[in-house]
Amino acid sequence: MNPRVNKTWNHHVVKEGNKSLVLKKIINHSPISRAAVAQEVGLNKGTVSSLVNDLLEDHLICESGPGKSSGGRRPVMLLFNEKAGYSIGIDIGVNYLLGVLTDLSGTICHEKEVTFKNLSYEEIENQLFNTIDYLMASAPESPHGIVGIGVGVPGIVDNHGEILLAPNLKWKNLNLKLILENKYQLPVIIENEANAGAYGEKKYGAGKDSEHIIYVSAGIGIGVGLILNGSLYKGSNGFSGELGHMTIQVNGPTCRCGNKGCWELYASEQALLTAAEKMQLTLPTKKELELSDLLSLAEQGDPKVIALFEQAGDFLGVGINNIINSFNPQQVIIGNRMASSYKWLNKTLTERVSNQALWFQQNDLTICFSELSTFSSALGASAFSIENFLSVSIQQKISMNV
Amino acid sequence: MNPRVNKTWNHHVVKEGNKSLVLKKIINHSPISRAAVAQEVGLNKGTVSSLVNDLLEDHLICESGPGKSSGGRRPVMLLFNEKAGYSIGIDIGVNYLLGVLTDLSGTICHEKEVTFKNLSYEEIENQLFNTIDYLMASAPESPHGIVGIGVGVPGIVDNHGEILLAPNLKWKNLNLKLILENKYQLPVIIENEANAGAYGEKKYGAGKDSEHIIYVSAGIGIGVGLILNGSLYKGSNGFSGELGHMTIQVNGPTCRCGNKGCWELYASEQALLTAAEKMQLTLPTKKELELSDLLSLAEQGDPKVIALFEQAGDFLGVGINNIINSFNPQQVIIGNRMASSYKWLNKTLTERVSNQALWFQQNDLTICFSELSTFSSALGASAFSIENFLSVSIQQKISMNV
DNA sequence: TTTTGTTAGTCTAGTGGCTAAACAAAGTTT
DNA sequence: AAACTTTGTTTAGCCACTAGACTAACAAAA
Repeated sequence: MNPRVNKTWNHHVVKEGNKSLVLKKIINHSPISRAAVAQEVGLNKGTVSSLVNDLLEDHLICESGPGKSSGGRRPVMLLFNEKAGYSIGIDIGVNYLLGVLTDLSGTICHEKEVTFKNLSYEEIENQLFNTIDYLMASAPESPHGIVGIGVGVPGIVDNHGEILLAPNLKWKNLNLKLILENKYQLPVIIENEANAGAYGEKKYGAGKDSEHIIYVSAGIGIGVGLILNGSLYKGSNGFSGELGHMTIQVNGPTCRCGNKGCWELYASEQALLTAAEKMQLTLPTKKELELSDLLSLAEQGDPKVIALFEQAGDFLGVGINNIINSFNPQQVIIGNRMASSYKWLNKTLTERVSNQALWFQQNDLTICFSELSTFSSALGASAFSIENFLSVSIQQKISMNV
Repeated sequence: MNPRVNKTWNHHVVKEGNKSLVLKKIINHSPISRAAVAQEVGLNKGTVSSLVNDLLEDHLICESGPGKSSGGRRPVMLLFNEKAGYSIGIDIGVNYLLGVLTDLSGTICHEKEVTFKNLSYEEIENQLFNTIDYLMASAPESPHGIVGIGVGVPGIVDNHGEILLAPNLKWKNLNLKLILENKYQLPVIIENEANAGAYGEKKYGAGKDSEHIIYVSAGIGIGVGLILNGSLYKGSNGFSGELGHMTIQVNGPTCRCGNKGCWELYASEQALLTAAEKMQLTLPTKKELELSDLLSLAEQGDPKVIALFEQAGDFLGVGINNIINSFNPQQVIIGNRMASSYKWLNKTLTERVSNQALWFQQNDLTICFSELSTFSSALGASAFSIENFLSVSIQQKISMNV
């Protein structure tokens, strides 16, 4: 429970907090009996009974018949009703759009992906609407229906959900939140793609058990999502984690951001491709080189390409080391497109970190690659919506009383 | 957990939280009447009256006679009783030890500084005891007496207050917290010097109005203290902010930590001195060059020395830019010894940041130098103790019921 | 089968802290 | 002096929690 700074403490807050504790317990330890919840959360049996009844009325949980007796009356097991509603998560990439419909546990029920290249905003918006329409139509009947829409975008999103800049999409000052809220009359959350990915991994992926996670989204560029003390850290205006433009070489080459020696010039997908082009690597079949081409060349044992990957892994390690020194995280998770090359990146990356990171930082530290692969951001976006729905839902009756 | 503690937990947490809100209001808006507190905090008049009576009984606040009437009965003004107790803050440096005795508002009542060089642990411990003894003896009579001791040390402190490593003092695995607690029977808080400095500036210095502050402690080395969402962020084990060893030049010169191109090789006091030595700057009077010598040379207009400072300022800017990209802070405060040279560092530093930092990061961002100068860490250490005392004090009656 | 013991979940009385509103106190304004 | 304002206290009532009695449902022993 975290005290909200400007809110006073009263009975409503206590009930709300306890209800939330009970629900979380049920979500994470399902199936579980009322008695077990009471004992583990530390609330009185009666209190738990009453809160559980509220949750049952809200259809957020359900009873699943009797459990095993341990020498007495058989308990009634409680389950999180993950089908009480559905959430939509969208990951807008530079040349793809991935949408998922998940239940309240983040299980994917339907997905839809479209790929494109150099589309105008209107065209992408159209694809976005189509995807959302499709996913909404595919949602099963449920007490709460679609509870919200979360969107991850490759750009700068401020604290109010406005997209200030998405350079690779050529978007500027776009209030997508307002557009979607007006069209669908649902709660909409817009987030930076790296933040969404971080949240996805924290909720459903490699970061489930950690409270301090740094998610490195290495794609065309590099963005970073920060989970500190168990929740997303967004900074003063929402612009934290722009670590792709961290200087790792003071007088290095010039970046598109105008500075020199930025991390993403060394360790991103774009960096790999540029390096490959410089090597005059050409392909017989295609015109433009892609990451997948490099991957298959590496699979075939091309030493030059393997060396490219190893170089990139090393540079990834340099930046990650800086991250470790900054944040002292429990876990660093590397995601987005570069994560698919973990086989070739991992060795040099790990070497760089274990040689370079200060010894005390290496205790209790895990460095790993995304567990959700291409779904991190879409799932994270969906998770934002779910989280928002659950907390609002718990406060519902209370705010109605006031 | 003990069921009794849980009983108190939910019911008393409301009172405790509200009492804390009321106390904070009085501290920050003193003098203030009960009625004004009730209105501004949002609590009922009666509730405030009762909480205020508790606080009066605890001597944490006092009444200061009637205030001005605004057309009705004159209010009784309430004041924070900053003399209800005193706190000791210690800043252990590489070659100095600074101790302060402050009241509960962080006002310095007494201070004592000793300087030394190459002392053994036992000798420093002796100085520490002497300083604490002196400060304790100098404290005026008060209801709560000395409420605790806070210590800032130039090294790595884990979450339990154990000093894992203080390289410049040659300390290792030292449980100073235990030693001081046993000797003085008072609550003791040990923190990294940069964390203490950050807290000091947040509470009493340049950072009073910000919630997201990065304090760069630039001395012999560089350490960073992070205030995120208004409170100190320590990372998973307490080792956050080791940014002196952030790589800003991948194949740069080797650092004492074993890596290459660390920030503190370019922007610390040591970096300045090393660069000056390389220039074969020698002094007639002294053997060893010190920062103060460089400062007076710069004052005299020595262009080479000024250029040195400007170079260091530029490199400070490089690292600060990385910090801005990571954290999106409201405020970056540069403290410790290098802050004394702000006159010579400021221009190139500011230029570097304004040219290099992404435009959206520069909104609502202030970069400034320490307001508390050499007292940041000692005051911050003292503030840790005060904060601890006040929160424990508010919970006091509750724990006595158990 | 009956009895005894154990565990699950509900119900009831009591408690603590909050709110609203009445009230007393001490002003100002007309 | 009367009317109005504002402060701070008091009282009654409410709400969510706790403790513990109670009912229900089961296992194991007699």
